[in-house]
Amino acid sequence: MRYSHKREAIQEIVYGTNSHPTADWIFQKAKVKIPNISLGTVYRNLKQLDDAQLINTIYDGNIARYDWNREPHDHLKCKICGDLIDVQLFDDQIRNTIKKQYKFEADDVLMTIIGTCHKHNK
Amino acid sequence: MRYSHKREAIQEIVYGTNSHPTADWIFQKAKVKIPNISLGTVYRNLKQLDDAQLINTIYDGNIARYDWNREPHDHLKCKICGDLIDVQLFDDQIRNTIKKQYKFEADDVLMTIIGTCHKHNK
DNA sequence: ACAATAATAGGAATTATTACTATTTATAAT
DNA sequence: ATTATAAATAGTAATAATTCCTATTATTGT
Repeated sequence: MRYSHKREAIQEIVYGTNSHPTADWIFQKAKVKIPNISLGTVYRNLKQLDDAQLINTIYDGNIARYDWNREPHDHLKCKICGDLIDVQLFDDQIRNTIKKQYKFEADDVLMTIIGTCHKHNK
Repeated sequence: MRYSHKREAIQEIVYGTNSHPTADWIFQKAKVKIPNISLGTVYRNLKQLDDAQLINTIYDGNIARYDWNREPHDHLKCKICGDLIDVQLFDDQIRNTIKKQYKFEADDVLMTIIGTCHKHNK
């Protein structure tokens, strides 16, 4: 993967937030620094960064979000404000137990808890 | 929700398969019985059935799939053939513990294990 | 049977994403 | 430093999944 100024900028944007941004959010941020960047470039580079294991892609309903956090972790999704919150629900040992429980070569455990976050307490 | 012949047919199709079908798959099946049904009708009714808790919507990457199984359960997703397999990874007690672990009013736990199913053994 | 209104077909619109192509850019070899 | 190469890009078209819109049709309470 050859160096590219734009890919570096895209990576910095993803690494600079905990908000699990969408491609379009990243595109808007990138345009501030690089006005002529195109959305296709954002998508292409996000895919390359994911392939290179430099970021993670998570699917939130039917929209892709991107996460700098490559440690195994889970998400709390607030059904009111849509926020995704990182949590570590299981330690690695429990994750491995899950992986061995079925006749299935497991690579990854994806878990999302749907509910209401503390910002919306009565 | 007023009775409709088409909604009933759509519900029967979802209830008649374990394949977690997509809206388009359901549309193709429905057309055999009701040639003039439209895709919009399929989407609208799937949404109504979901709202009425008669079916579940699950997101597989960025495509919606529909499931008659409303019991809490998890999915194994094969990265080779794309199959989704129902499994019960945790009993309700453990699910409830998970829900209470964070300052978060949890409604539902969604878990998908990504990997390779038994059909692809060397 | 009739009125009220939910449901529908058919197509247009929207949203997220990928594909295409001529041009630009990084970089390795000269 | 110059040049050749192939990767990266902008801009736009295309695609896929889904939602929206409107005139018509069907269900149901009276």
